[in-house]
Amino acid sequence: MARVAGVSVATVSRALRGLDRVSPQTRARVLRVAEDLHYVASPTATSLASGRTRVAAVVAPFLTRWFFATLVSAIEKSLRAAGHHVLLFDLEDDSYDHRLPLSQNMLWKRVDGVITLNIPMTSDEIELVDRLGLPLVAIGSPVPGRPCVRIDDRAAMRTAVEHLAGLGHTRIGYIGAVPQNVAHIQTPQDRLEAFLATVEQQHLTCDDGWILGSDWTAEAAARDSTALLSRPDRPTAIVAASDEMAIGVRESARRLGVRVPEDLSIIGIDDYVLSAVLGLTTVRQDVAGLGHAAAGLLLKALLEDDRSTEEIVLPTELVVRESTGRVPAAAQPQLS
Amino acid sequence: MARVAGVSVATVSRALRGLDRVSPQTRARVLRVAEDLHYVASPTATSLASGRTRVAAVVAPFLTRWFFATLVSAIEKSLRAAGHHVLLFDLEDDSYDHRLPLSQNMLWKRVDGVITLNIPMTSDEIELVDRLGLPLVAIGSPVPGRPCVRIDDRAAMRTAVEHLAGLGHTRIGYIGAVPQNVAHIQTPQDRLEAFLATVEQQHLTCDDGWILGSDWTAEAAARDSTALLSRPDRPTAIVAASDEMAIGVRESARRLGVRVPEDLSIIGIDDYVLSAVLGLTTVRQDVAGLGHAAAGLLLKALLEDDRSTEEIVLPTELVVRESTGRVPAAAQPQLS
DNA sequence: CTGAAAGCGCTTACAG
DNA sequence: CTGAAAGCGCTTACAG
Repeated sequence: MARVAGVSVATVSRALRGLDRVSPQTRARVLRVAEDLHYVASPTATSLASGRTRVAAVVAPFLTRWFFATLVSAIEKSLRAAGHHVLLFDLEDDSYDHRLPLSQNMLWKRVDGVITLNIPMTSDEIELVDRLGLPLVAIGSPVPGRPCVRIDDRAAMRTAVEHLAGLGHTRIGYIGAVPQNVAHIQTPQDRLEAFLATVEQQHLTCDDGWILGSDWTAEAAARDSTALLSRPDRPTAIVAASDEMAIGVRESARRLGVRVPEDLSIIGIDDYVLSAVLGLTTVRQDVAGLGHAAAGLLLKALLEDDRSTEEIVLPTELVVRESTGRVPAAAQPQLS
Repeated sequence: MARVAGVSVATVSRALRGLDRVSPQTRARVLRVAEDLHYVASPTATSLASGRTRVAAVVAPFLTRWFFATLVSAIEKSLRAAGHHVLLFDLEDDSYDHRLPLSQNMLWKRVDGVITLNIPMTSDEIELVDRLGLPLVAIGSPVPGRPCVRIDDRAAMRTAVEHLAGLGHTRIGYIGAVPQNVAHIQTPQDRLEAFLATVEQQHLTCDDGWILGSDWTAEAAARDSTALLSRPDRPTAIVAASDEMAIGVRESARRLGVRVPEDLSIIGIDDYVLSAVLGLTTVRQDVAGLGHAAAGLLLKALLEDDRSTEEIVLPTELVVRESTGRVPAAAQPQLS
């Protein structure tokens, strides 16, 4: 390449990367030759010489769920627009309550930075990333001393419960209590705590038996909610900690002949891809926005060496559709 | 590292990679020192010296849809189990009818091979991959001269139509006709052609107006099917080319008061993640299986230099749930 | 503005 | 079985 252009490899390197100290004519010639030869600098040699790979690790607890796929898609686009690439890690393991650990082999000299998607890091993993000197941005579950992008899970849940209270509901059930397999994740904890706090603050009723565990899939939610919905003294509204579970509950109601929203109101959180078409009331979060924000933070650390501990909290928004309505007359509190 | 272990770098390299010609004692010492020092060979230096990166590019037309996320997840796990990593490319572009092209910058000296997920390659892209000498495995949309993993889309569609015919349906509509934005993809073509062929062969009726286009989302399918379902002379069954569209049609029916399956049968293809809980009859494909098979094929090319043009066709399976039933009595053909 | 040279951290013949 | 040396293809001071 240098030989064809009649210059040194150093000049080729400078010309192609747009550095100073190259004459316009020389640069033009180098660029033309590069074009003719389909020349692209070897990223592996560049990485070895420069110490930077222009690759970021994106680490997900699993990928097949909409929330994570949407994050990854947004991150990939943001990073690639800035000339970076995504090395993807799906840490899902065979058993539900265990994920693969982040290892040095995944990161060392392979990536310049890391974005974690709702991954509660172990102390070993934090120490590893520290030792490797890698910038890291967390989405969702925060990592101490690192920038984080998230929504306010408590506020989102409060919005959901208050929406139901505003419709006159006083007897409210909950699905999505912290299950085994996500006991280490922050979101389920926060949402349940905020639910209970809001119920108490608004003087609503939620019996112990109305709080259901679930593995956060629609399928499990349908199964796990059947017993509760069959009871004559069931609540008049259900809050699902995610839209996928809300869809499961709605389906369970349909099978039992419980009309939504006439007999039962259901609200979720997320604004899942199918929520609009299914008419599900929800508290929307901008999942792609979380991804773009996280990518932006990582790029700032990478390109500007900005090691701030910034926290970005994206807003959520109540979206009222057809799965919630006024409390059934028969269930209204008696005026005394 | 070599200094601490008291051997040459060549010996370290051989010991760590498990090559011959290293004495057991030396190997043990090297391994112990490596452990102590958290030593992991720099993949960038290894790649430069060896010419192999142990990274595969996974190229998707978009990522947020369940089908693609499931494929990526399966591929990532298979490849990582074999010591390889995944560089992910989401080719979705701003406009629906256009995707980003595969470029030399994405592949050259960056990956050892490529897996395409339902990507119809342009001749430029095929030439690029040829020029770079990269093995490639296609999922879905085949690439000439390359191994491919797919289902038999025509057979799957035939199964769906025959299921309806077996229930007595003779008036059958279709949603998922090849839309602008996927005109270059094989699957929609194959499914529609097989639908029409089976309808003719089984002497069924499908008016021109019963074949609906759609962008293959539930939302669009709900919207696009409303007019047809409102007509008094509507078909008694709808075949959706994907489960996501089937869900949209089912929702559209619900809003119109058309009962499923009493008034209208609906069948999809895929066995989407929500299909079971929603009780949707479908023709299942093993999406994760496609991903694992493709990863296996690529690894064979990478590790054993096996450049066969093998084609793997995975079976599909009718899964009867609650969205299909016998043709309504009023719509049964008159016995004459 | 340009080039010669060292160096990034490995692998791979080649000697021994 | 082990080591010295060249080479992978760049970037980066250092001279000029």
